[in-house]
Order: sequence, then C-alpha cells, then structure tokens
Amino acid sequence: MTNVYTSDSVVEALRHKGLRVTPQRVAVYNNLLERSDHPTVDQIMGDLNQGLPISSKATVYSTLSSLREAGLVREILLEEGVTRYDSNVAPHHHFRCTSCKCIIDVPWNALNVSLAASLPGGHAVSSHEVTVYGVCQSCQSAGDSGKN
Amino acid sequence: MTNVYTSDSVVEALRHKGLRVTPQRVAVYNNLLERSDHPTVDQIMGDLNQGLPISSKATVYSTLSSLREAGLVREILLEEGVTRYDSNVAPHHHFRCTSCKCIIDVPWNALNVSLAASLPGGHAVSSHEVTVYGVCQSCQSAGDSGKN
DNA sequence: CTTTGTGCAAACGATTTGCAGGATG
DNA sequence: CATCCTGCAAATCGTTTGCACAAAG
Repeated sequence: MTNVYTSDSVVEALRHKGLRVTPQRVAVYNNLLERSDHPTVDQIMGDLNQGLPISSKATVYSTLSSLREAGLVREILLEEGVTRYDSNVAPHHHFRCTSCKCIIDVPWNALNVSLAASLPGGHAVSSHEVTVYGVCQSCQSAGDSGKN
Repeated sequence: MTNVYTSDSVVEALRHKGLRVTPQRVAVYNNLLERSDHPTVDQIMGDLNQGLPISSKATVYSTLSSLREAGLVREILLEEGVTRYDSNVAPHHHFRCTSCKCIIDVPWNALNVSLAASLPGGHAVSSHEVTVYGVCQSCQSAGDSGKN
C-alpha cells in the first residue's frame, strides 16, 4: 500500500511533539495515517500484528493516548462501547452510514453552519461539528443489504 | 420538583407503544422526563433508589433499552465509557461545556445548517445533528474553575 | 393463565493499571 | 545512565446475560 506518509515524517512529528520515538509508536501512527476509515484499537492491533507481532494491546492504548495528548490524533465516539481513532485532526464533519455503519469524513467546507458567538442561554461557543446520517455511496449501489 | 409530566401521561405513553406498564418503567421514564441533563444509568439508579429501592440496575438497563426501541428515549454518546439518555426525541443539537462537561440541549432552530441532499462522494443524507463546544453560562459566571 | 418483566449474580468486553525488564535520548 | 516505554497479567467498570420468581394483561 503506497502512501504519502513516509516513516520519516512520522518520526519527525513524534519528535516535534516531544514524544520518544519507538517502533510501536511509529507503527501505530503510521497505520492511522494510512487509512481513511476510523479504526478501533482492535482493528489497529490486527493490522500491526499480521506478520510478526509489533505491539501489545496495552501499548497500542497507551500510544494512542500519548498521540491524543500530543494533538496528533483524535477520538471519535459515534457508537456504543468502542472508541475509534482519527489521524485527521483538522476540523471536519462526519458522515455515518445507517446501513453499513461506516464513518466517512466530510470536508469542513461541504457544510455551512450559521453559528452565533453565543447560544440561547448565553453559552459561549468555541467550536462545532456536524454528524450527518444517511446511506453511503457503496451501500446505495450495493442495493442496501447492509453489507458493503 | 413540580413537573408537567403526570404519571398518567407516562403510563399512557408506555401503553401506547405496546409496552407493559410496570412501576420500574414508569419511574425510569418519568425520571428521564423530569430532568433536562442527560443522565447515565448510574445517575438514574441513584435518583430512583434514594429512599426505598425501586429498581435494580439490570432492570434500568433493560427498561432503557425497551424505551429506546419504542422511540421514547435516545442515547447520547459524547463521552468515553458511558452512555447517556435523553427523553427529548425531537430533533435538536447539543452543547458540550468543555469546562464542567455538562451537556445542554440546543433547540433545532437555534442553528442553521445548509445541507445538500447528497454529500461529495454521493452519500445520501437523511438527517444531521450538530455538537457545539464551548463554555456554558454557569461556568462563565463561576469564573471558570471547572466546577459549576 | 400465558406472557413478559424483575432481581441477582455471573459473564463479558473494552480500557486501565502495576510492575519488572528493555529501549531511548 | 536516568527516564520513559513495553509487555503481560490482573484489576476495573459499564453493560449484558441466564435463570427462577413475580407481576401484567
């Protein structure tokens, strides 16, 4: 799988954030950068340890936690019981397919939200995010069986 | 706490949805209707069993699950590890205070989202929901200490 | 009386934690 | 070489499940 993110840039990003560079961290972050879905810890684990084991699950958790604190990664909570991770930390929205349950990034400028500086009740607004629900392209062409 | 929801209307709602009317269900649903925060199962439990025990935790879970299937209640996932419940099933947005972590309902018409029938990629849109982040009124006046 | 709900305790599954040995800067 | 990370297993914690008894229609 060719990708635009070289290990070098990953190493640099980690170092830049003051994180120690370890093979596990590089592998996890790199994996997250390569994929556009929003994997769970188990999916990442499965990916990393296909051949020889690269990392334990506890380490993946701790790595993701470090990456999150460093602002390289964010958590996505759209489904009960599991936390998903996203290496796209730029502001964007999410589309959730009600059929196959996949989560797709929606570019920030694809939606236009009018938001006053404060809401009724006087709550000060600092940011926002839209979750859009519907049926994704693949499910539509697949005829809707819930598989994609 | 005076409230506009009489037990009668709760009973009626349950019956209307074809759910058997039990004291536990009435208590749980009623509790959810009375409060405007978005409680977790533990909070509901604590509320119900202040005096004499009304319901076991397993029953609260099963009740909430029935209420959700009946469309009387919805789940809210905005925080890791816990599911919150909302008796407001009409479309609305949510405000999340980054200081005290409270969740406040935002009326549907307080925000204006321009949404095409389909997104880039051809995904068909059926609904959407905005999560707004910021500092709530009480935290602002409290001077920001994280308490409210 | 038949069906469905409740309570309790055990089972689960995702995430965290403690600690000894190993790698990083 | 001091510090931080990794791996493993045990510990947590929210949620689910199995089953016997009780309540609802």
